[in-house]
Amino acid sequence: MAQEIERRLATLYPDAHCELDFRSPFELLCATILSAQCTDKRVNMVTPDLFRRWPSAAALGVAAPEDVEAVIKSTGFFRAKAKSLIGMARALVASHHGEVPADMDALTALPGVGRKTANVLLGNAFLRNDGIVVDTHVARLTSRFGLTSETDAVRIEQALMPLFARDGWARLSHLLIWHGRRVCAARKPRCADCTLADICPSAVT
DNA sequence: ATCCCGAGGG
DNA sequence: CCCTCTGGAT
Repeated sequence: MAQEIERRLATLYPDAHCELDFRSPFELLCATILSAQCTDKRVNMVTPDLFRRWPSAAALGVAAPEDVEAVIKSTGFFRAKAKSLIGMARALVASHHGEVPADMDALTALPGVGRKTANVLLGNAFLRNDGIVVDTHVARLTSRFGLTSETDAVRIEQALMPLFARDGWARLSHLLIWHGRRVCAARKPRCADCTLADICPSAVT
């Protein structure tokens, strides 16, 4: 079942990819922190300004919080995100010579960085295959399919990993996210247009 | 009104 | 387990 889902979505979205703009692991880390409860398009509208003013962890770590808040304001949660960005940058300088570590434990140890953000970094900036990105879209889609019954994102990921091929979890994540956004929407799921409707227990037509 | 590619804190 | 943080889109 799971592999059939992946096969069909891979056909439907042959060019699924990370929609955050970034030129380095540091930029993707910042952009991913900003992406919480916010669309990627809006994140991409503020990151050029953010990275022009503070192009490195060393620069961002000594930024004035109010200045960072002003730049990222439209992404929502701007106070908490500015605090996370600056704290994260300081931790990079203090513990990793200002570089972003390509390591799950080191990433999640950074303030403001959880498992979801770490998986995005590892899969998209470092081309590693540590886990599946579980966001609200993935949780909703897999729940509707009956693949997962958990609510905790980490447990959903653990339930999903054995169901899919071990390689290409980053690509799988994007397939699930794209379909979750475009078709298996939270509010108005477009089951009539869904390539998975015939094998989905929650499909409504 | 409800949701958006979350994480930290109580 | 709950709550909070926040603006924008639909």
